[in-house]
Amino acid sequence: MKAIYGGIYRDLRDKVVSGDFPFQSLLPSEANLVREYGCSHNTLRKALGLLTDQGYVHPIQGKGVRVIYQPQDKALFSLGGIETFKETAERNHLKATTVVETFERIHADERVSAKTGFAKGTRLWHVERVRLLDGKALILDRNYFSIDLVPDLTEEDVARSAYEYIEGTLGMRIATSKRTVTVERTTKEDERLLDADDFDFLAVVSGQTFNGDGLMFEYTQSRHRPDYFTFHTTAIRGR
Amino acid sequence: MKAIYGGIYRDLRDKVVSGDFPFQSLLPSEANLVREYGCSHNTLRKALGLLTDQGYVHPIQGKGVRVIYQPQDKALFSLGGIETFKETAERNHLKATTVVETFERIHADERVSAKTGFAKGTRLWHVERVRLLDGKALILDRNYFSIDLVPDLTEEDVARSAYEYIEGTLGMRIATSKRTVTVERTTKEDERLLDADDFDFLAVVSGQTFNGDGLMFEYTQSRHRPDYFTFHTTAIRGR
DNA sequence: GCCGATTTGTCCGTATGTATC
DNA sequence: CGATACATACGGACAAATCGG
Repeated sequence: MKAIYGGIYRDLRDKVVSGDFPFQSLLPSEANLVREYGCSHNTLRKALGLLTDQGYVHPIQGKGVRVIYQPQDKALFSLGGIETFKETAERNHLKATTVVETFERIHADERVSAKTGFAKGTRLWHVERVRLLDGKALILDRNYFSIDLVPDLTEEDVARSAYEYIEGTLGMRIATSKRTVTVERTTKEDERLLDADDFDFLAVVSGQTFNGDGLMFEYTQSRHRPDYFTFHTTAIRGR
Repeated sequence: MKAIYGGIYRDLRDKVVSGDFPFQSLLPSEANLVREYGCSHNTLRKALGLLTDQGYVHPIQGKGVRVIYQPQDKALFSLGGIETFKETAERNHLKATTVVETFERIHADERVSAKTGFAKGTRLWHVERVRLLDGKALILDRNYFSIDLVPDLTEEDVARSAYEYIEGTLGMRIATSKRTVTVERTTKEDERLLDADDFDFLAVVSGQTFNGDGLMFEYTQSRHRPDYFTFHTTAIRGR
């Protein structure tokens, strides 16, 4: 991103994270920041809007912009944004392996359509993968990819990283995603595929992913052993 | 909110939700919408930005703004935004009751400080409440409120709705919140206070809430029986 | 493959409203 | 009440991506 507001956003964010602007303190005023960065009012406000959305600061009319970021916000195993399995593993210095259990073409029937949101009859790749961290089978990933949008997916691609293929080779940008977190009882198949130990419940993250054209290209369900699971998010009331 | 962009946002949102603008279709162009609403380019863009952030639409440069909302997105028991227990119960037509188990003043010691993010020594209200839906004890809420920011909290207030007191009587606006979702084993106390049945795991939502001045005034931990729990969120990559 | 029309994205300058102190 | 700070809105300009001829 070479946009001006993006640069200002990153600069301010770094100063917040580094403690340059401490927790609960006020940022310099918009007017001062405009002078400092030599940009327009609107551009600076766009950067501040990003900082607000990401949970770093909170603006108070007539008063200032308060820092609400704390160092402990750095999560060990965050899933709030859109992060791939590989990215997560690398960030936590864990050795990640993937085993492909299922890789097949299907057509969305009534049941699949209702679950995934794909129209009935859509041609889909159905993929099931077990994710191992340091040798332990902790996550079961079920995916449905639109064949129209992700035509030449191979078993090798999904074994490495489906997103790497989609974003890299295919050049498709991944954009918005919607996710739902629930807690579900371990099924027979979970027990068969995962090192469930005595965990009889799993954290389940499911949802849809949209590409740069706003078209839904993936439904995903990710079943996690509870002891390795955390989900982060920040919300803003109103807006 | 009497702002122009807010009205446009709500109007467009309603048309999306009602299916007036169907899933995966393109919105009228910005130029057309500007004409229709008789507002400026920037104002309309602000409304579109809100729709994007809330997961209703996705803009594609040079092409249009695509609708990515589906009716099934209406969640039964959503917790993605900042919603109070009462609001949630009412939306689902459930009879909600609250039992106050603990209501006391404490000072944040090392342990509490590390857990909540309040500075050590901060004076806090410590509140524990059991939430019943249709007579079943399903949720255990633990809260720490800053006494400095919420001075005259009473046991009656928390029995009804702490937020109603804070927002209503105190006139304090609730703004940003950060939440973390984990899955934890049921403790002895959980079993004592909740109708846990044979659920030996709970969905746990914890986090901090900031008021309109950007000051942290609450740490909350909410322990839910899995069968009554869903957490929603939408994320945008980059930005 | 290029060009022009369309559409969204970024940026600027300015003016006015509203809340805080 | 005035000064300060954020919030909203307008209008204009150009950049970048998409699409069709």
